[in-house]
Amino acid sequence: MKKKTRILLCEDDPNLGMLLKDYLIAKGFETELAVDGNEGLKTFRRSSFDFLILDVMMPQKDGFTLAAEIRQDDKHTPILFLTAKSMKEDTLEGFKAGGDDYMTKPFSMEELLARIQAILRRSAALPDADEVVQFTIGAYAFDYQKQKLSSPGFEVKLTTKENELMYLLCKNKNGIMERGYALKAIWGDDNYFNGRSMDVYIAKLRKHLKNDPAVEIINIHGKGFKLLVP
Amino acid sequence: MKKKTRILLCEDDPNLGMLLKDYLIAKGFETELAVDGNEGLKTFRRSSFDFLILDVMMPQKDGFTLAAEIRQDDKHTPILFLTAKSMKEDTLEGFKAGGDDYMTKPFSMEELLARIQAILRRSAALPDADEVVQFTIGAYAFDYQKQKLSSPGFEVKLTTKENELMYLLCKNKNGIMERGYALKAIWGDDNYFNGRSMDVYIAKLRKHLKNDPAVEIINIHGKGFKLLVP
DNA sequence: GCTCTCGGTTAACTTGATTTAACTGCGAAA
DNA sequence: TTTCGCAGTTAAATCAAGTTAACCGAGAGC
Repeated sequence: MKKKTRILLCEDDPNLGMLLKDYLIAKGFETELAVDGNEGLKTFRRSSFDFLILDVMMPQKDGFTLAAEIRQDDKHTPILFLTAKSMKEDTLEGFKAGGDDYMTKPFSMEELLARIQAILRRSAALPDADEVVQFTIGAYAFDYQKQKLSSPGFEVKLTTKENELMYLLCKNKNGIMERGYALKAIWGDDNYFNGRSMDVYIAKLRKHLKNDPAVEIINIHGKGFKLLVP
Repeated sequence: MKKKTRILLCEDDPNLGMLLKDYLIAKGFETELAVDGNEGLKTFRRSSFDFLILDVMMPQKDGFTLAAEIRQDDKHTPILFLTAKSMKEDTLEGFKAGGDDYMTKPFSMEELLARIQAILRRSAALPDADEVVQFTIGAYAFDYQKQKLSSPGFEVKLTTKENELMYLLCKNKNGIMERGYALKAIWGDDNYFNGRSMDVYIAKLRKHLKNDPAVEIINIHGKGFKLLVP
């Protein structure tokens, strides 16, 4: 049985807090509710979470301050801020850094759920930019963090999209990397144009990989791609 | 113990003024209240502050004029304007440059607090000029306080902008330093020209860093830059 | 005051990454 | 074997980043 995703919800309004908590639990998340920033920090340190939802306006300690403190220990757990709509767009922009996102009140619970799932999907499918991940693919070495693909006497710098696509292929090497999954993970949305775009990148990777004839990316019609490696 | 953040509040309505002052003090800020623009300027010159809150509509001297005068001596202390909601959006836009922001009355004190925190956090992205901060980057040593970058048999003095940019890159080494974040932290505003300016500085840093081929600044299209270090 | 230098910005232009679009061909199912 | 949707290719369009040089203003030194 799969482990449930743990969410820390930090919201001072008890009505909204309980409402959201119950909703998230009903949707299959393990959810803990903290009523202010200080309690939030304690709860965060006491346990471990996969996702944080922080209200920006809270007594004692606001959401931004809390986030900054949390980020000292933990660089990666995605944070979603809940803000009043009165806040200016660009004041908030700064807080979208590093996988964080924000949502202006009021919002529907469905919106919230959709946002959580989108963020989780992306952060689960692709490693963080500073994570060291390496693969050996036939005569090639692939370094995700450095965005480089090399074989004896050869090296290319991969673009972001090439890099992410290469990663997904490697993760599923000799197995199927599904089209829809990759499109959602990399482009965020599975549609005609993104599909065409992905094909363009598959072509680029094939070109990069043509040094070693034993390595190839084959298509599984209607399913996705398979990176064949010896 | 950490020094308290000092706020200068300039507001002619005595009721609102005292209310805000008490609230800010309760939230742990050292706060001084000035009742008009002239007094505000005097107070500003007499002491030193980390944050300014200026009412736009004041007798004697309005907030914008005051801000302009203050900006002659001081380029960086963030300013938050309090404005009547009747004011045109686009009149205000002009005053958002350089880390400044505005808030339309009426607002809740929680909102005000959240906004202050948000702005302070952004302006806190860079250490103080006298703080000792050092990084080792491959064969290089970078000293933020001395504004120097050195490698065996080599040393350059960095300009302020180079120095700040280098700091942000180092702080996120092997991870993404986001464009928008850096632009707001260093230039105070994310716009086309500042973006171009930043690119110029990235180029300068790349030149400085070309001694050690293992160190490089790569671009993450649409996101920012990554300082790759072994 | 005048001029020089320096840090920084602006502007125009080049290069690169990504998307869009149109067109081609293959493969699976009827 | 025809048909249709998926995949592959290519080129153009778009937008982001990189380069270079001119420009500008402030402070240093005359």
